[in-house]
Amino acid sequence: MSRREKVSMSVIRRLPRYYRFLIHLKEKGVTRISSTELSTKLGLTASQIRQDLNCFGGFGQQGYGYIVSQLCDEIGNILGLSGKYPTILFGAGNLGRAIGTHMSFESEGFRLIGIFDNSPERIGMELANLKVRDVAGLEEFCKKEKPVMAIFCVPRTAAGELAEQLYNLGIRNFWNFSHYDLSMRYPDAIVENVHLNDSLMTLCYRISDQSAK
Amino acid sequence: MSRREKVSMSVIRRLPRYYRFLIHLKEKGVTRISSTELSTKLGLTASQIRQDLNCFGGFGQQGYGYIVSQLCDEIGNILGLSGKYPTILFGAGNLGRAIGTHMSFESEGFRLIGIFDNSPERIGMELANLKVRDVAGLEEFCKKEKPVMAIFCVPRTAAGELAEQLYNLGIRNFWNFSHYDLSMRYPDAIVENVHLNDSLMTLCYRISDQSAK
DNA sequence: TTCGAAATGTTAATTGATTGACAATAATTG
DNA sequence: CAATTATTGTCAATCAATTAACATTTCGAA
Repeated sequence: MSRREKVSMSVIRRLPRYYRFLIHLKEKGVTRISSTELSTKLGLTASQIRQDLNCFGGFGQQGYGYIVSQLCDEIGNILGLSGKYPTILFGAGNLGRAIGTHMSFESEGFRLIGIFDNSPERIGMELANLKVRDVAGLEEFCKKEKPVMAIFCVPRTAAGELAEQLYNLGIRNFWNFSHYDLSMRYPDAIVENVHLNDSLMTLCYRISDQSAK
Repeated sequence: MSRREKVSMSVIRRLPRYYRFLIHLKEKGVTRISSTELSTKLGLTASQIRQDLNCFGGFGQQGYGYIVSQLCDEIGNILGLSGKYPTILFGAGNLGRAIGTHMSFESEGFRLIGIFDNSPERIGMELANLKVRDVAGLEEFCKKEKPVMAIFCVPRTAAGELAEQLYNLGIRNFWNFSHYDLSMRYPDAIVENVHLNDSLMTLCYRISDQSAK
């Protein structure tokens, strides 16, 4: 593995899609696939797929194609899905509950070990096989359990203070659903933003733009 | 307005960010801002911001900058946020409930007019000031209320059939949280995907990659 | 009212991403 | 076992996006 120098974000963002599709193929019992076939199924060019995969190594066989199960495993490895990063979730409101219960963290490289909130009526609540904890006990918890990733499902107003506290406790990885701008404040942090509002506005633009024609 | 020929997705995806930040400035009482100042606050280059804005028109004044409230309104208009597209949501599970209650559709160009599910224990449930309806009544509802956008918070297995039904009922705009690939099947549809699993895997890659160094 | 500073809009240069082309190679067929 | 076909890996060419440069305009101060 690892001819990788610096793989571009564009490539990385396509990997999960390849992975998902390969899992799907494996389940269907397909054992072999070519870049051309992949390209038609995924709506990409064969060239792009080969180029993408070759950022990480030559997984195919010339004249033959790719072996589904092998390629699938390779991509899973590249994505690091077997590492179980201990993770804590903040905010047990609607969004936090959805994320906590809806996501299969275990199969995507993470392990949810704690959920925190500061509202009395949520603390103690059962969620994703965990009891929602009081943020007051955060420091103690972190020193003991050593989480490395934090999920932000809190309002923007709460995010700033929380981010600082977590940063000071050594956490550098964030899955951020709030509109608080973590990457500006902590340049050495790894931040993946999910801005649902932005996504919706983008859609709104495209609909408006389409109907303007 | 509208020197726009074909604005690239890269630009469009930055617009909501500009918009949010301008709202924020407006609330703070800032009346005027330069591209340079915007660029440092948002972590972009001033050049890019000017280039982006000039896809839509010259909103600034040379030697002076941009008037916050005016620019904010302009971008809101470009995004089409004042249009209230009637929207229906599918799936009243954890994710559907979160999206239904958490999002402020009204300020982002949409109006949620119906929520559908097919599970008896969810039908009738109150959610976002609406009663969850049985999917069985979908056709009738659509003929009467004429929704133009559908939100997919259903499992992949349910998405295919539903998509076909909605497409036949004339719906062409989708906010898709499922892993069903709408854009492959319906090339004339406008689809905005939110793939939370992919987002999480991407983050996993970056964490693994970082710690490999 | 004139001058200098500041900042835009726009064109050019650069960098990055995608696509195309093809030689090299492996599997398969006759 | 040789010939044919399929398909990769990779290099080159194209296309797209970002950054840099600068002429032009406006504001504000002297």
